[in-house]
Amino acid sequence: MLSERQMMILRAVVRDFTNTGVPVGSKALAKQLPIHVSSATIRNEMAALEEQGLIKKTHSSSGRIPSVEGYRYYVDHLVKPDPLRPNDIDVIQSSLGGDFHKIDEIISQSATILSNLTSYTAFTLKPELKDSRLSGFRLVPLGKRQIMAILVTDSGDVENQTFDVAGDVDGEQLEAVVRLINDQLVGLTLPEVLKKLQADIPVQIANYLQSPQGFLDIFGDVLTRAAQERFYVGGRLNLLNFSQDSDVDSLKSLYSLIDKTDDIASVLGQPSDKISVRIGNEMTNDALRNFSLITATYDVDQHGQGMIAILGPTRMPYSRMLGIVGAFREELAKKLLDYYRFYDE
Amino acid sequence: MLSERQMMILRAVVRDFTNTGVPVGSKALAKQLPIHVSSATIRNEMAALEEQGLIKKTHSSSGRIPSVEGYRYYVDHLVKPDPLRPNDIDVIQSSLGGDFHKIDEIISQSATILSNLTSYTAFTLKPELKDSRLSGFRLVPLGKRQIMAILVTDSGDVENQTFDVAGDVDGEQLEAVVRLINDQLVGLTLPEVLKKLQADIPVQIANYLQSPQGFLDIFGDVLTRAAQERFYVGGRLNLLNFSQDSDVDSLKSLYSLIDKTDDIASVLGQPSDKISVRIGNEMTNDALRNFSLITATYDVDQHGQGMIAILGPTRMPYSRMLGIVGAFREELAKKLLDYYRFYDE
DNA sequence: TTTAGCACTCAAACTAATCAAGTGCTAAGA
DNA sequence: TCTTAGCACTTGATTAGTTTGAGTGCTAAA
Repeated sequence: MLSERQMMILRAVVRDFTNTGVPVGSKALAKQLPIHVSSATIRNEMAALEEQGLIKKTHSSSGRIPSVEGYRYYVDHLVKPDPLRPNDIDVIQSSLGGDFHKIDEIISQSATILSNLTSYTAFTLKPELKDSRLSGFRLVPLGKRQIMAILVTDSGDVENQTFDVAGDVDGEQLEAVVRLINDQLVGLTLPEVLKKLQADIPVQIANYLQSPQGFLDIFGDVLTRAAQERFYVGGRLNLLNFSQDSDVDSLKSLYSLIDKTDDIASVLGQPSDKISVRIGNEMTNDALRNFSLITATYDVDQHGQGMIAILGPTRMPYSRMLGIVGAFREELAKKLLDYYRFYDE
Repeated sequence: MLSERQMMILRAVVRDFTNTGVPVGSKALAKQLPIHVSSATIRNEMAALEEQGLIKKTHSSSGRIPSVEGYRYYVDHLVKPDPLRPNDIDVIQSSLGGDFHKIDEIISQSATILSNLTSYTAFTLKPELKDSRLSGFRLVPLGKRQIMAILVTDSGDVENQTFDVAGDVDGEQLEAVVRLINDQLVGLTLPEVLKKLQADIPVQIANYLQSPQGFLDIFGDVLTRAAQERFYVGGRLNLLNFSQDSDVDSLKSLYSLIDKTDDIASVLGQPSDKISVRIGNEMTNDALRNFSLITATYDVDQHGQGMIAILGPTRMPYSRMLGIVGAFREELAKKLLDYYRFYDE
């Protein structure tokens, strides 16, 4: 249990340290705090806070920095999101204001905006229905030996892949295969499709194609890509900013983490309606030891739920970041509603 | 004009320095060289080499390192490409041995292989006919309001883009537009298409579509993407290895360079049949001051000419790198010939 | 032309000294 | 009981001074 004064001090320590990056001492606090107490008093309080594991020293006679638990307490009980700066509002308005022809452009642009506003790395995920279903499949002959496979889901995702085939393309065979897929698989959820693809479909396809394996590979490939959540990343290079001392190896593992869709998904975790902050080693991944992750969902009514996230150093100004994330999620939802309204009605 | 002995010394200096990274002194050379002379003699020769600007000191009493001119002389007159190590051959065989369904997979895989072999950053460009022509265009309706535009060139490049349209999709209008494009534009080179697109096409399209601008934007977009050379990059992260001292800013500008297709293209420069080495500030781009670039073309007979490249620190073991690039360009050409043979005949 | 010898230079590694910021603790005061 | 002035102490950072070792240029003799 913390006293009012202890909370005040903890808040000041976190704010000071996130702003300056320098351990904060009792004297500086005494000068800065709204109440009038001596540095000795503050020292006593700080000793108490340290006792509880909320702050710690970097060496025996240094000032204090927040521990992970201290940040946690701060984020849970003390922080108040900053309102957006006028400048931030301008940036959002002007970057999101234009016309877009695709959902993905809006989402990808959002990642860039978020990374610009924060100067950290940002992730965005477009709104997804919980289980999207296969709504269409096409095979489009392109040239002598080239075919494009296109797969569409009812949430509007499109995946496609071009491949070369040996031997002549037989239009009727293609037709038959497409009809088969559309008859048997459209309307199922993607995992269901995948299951069927391993069971009865190959047998049936064998009626139309001499060598169905190649085709099944392609189809499976496009299918798994469609089933995967697709994150956009903005401000990759910003990770370099806090790499100062940290070695090249950890940077490398960080980047490979970021570039693997599966890994990001597991790090970002399950969506929750609140804005969530995960701090340092609260994330199991070792490469993220010195980072914090702020995630938030956004709702686009019946069009599903999406996600935005910011990855920055543990030592980030949480109040400002929470303000940005909170405001942006709403701006984005609004923009998307407009978009859907325009194209759906 | 260099004497035999001076060449021998220059070669040894470059080899030593590229291997160890430490300035090389007269004593070490005296021990290492095949001829038997004292370190004092070597010192005299080195003074002569320095006189000619081929080597230089890092400070007044240090050993010597090659200057850009020294590397240049070495690469032009002294280096002999190393033969591949058995291990390298294995890597190439196993990574390039499998079956591929697309040219692009082979090319992109090649960038990865090259970066693995060298532990530098590698670029690959697929074989291109000098001026490829538009060979087909499709508009595929996907859902209620979604359309995919597909563009095919006679060199087998495929570009596509999905976009949303307001209002109902009218099948007949689409048909008409596609027919128009195919009638008027197929067979032209891409720059010609682009020119026509700005001149008479819009007028004609206005007959079929109420608001042609949206469509023209999309088509132009896909077109320019198809016209662009598309590089694959392997081993991006390897750039971090030589960043030790170099600051974050220059790293950032390096990465933004690498991620812009246009910029890479301009850096890689015009293809030449020989293997070309550009060293440090021989490239105008300032971010590349401490790097060298090895580029080579490969020919796939009537299927055109492609390019591979390696970007690493100026201080790279040129003999080994030249060996790898030389061998790999041939392996790749062979593999592609096989591929075309399989799908074309 | 080569080479032994020598004085000289400079970065790097190590040592010692000083500084500044901060702490804990004690004892006196409110 | 809480607050605070005072003081001894700790520690990382900075600075200056030393030492070491690799290397150089130059001279003079072979």
